[in-house]
Amino acid sequence: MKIRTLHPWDVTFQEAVKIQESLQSQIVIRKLKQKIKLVAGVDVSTSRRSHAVWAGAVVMAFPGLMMVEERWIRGSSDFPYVPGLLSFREIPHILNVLGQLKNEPDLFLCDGQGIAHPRGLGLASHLGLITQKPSIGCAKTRLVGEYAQVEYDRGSRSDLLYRGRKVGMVLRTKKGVKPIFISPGYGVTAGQAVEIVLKCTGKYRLPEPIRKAHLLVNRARREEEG
DNA sequence: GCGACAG
DNA sequence: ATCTTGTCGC
Repeated sequence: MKIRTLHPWDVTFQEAVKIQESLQSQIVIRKLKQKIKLVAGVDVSTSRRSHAVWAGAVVMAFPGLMMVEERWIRGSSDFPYVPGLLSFREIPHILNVLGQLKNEPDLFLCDGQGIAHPRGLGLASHLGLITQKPSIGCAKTRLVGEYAQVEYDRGSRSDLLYRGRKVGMVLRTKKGVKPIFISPGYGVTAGQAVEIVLKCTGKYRLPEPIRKAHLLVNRARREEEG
């Protein structure tokens, strides 16, 4: 797939914020244009003892969820974790692993936010903009926004509101288990995002492609650093 | 100044 | 995120 170079990654925090502000207007939230046949879950694992990072991508058929391909790579990260600037830490490595894929995904499921972000450009939105692919943010905890408590049953949801705008949904993917924060990243609506995430979950809290990517990078890290 | 804060 | 054993609830 084509990966666009929109800006440098080796930037200061202030420059990163400026980049996000300038890119935000390019985020398009609309109904999917294409049928989704391949979904990719991406995740990054970091080391506590060094700057090493492991990025992974798991491609699965949709909606059947048969495994199609999985790849991982090791890299080195200089940018620290800063709330609101996660993409500057993780996306460079995610792009490297995406470059290894033989199968081009139709949509990305990301561990983090989409437009539910202080400047409307969470990791999922940023990745979708760069790849020009639909993307969905699936975060385990809140970054911004307010919401009403979510009911107990699977499928229950509550709007995530931020500055008077609906930026996502808080979704219960498994009964009695903590809900996750779904926000459209790029090229998909919140309703479709929820629909897709529910089709990718069942037995576990997180969407299967993300969960598989998480296991993949943790396995890789454990094998490499003991 | 204080509290909040994806991974 | 990472570190880290047992334990409580569906």
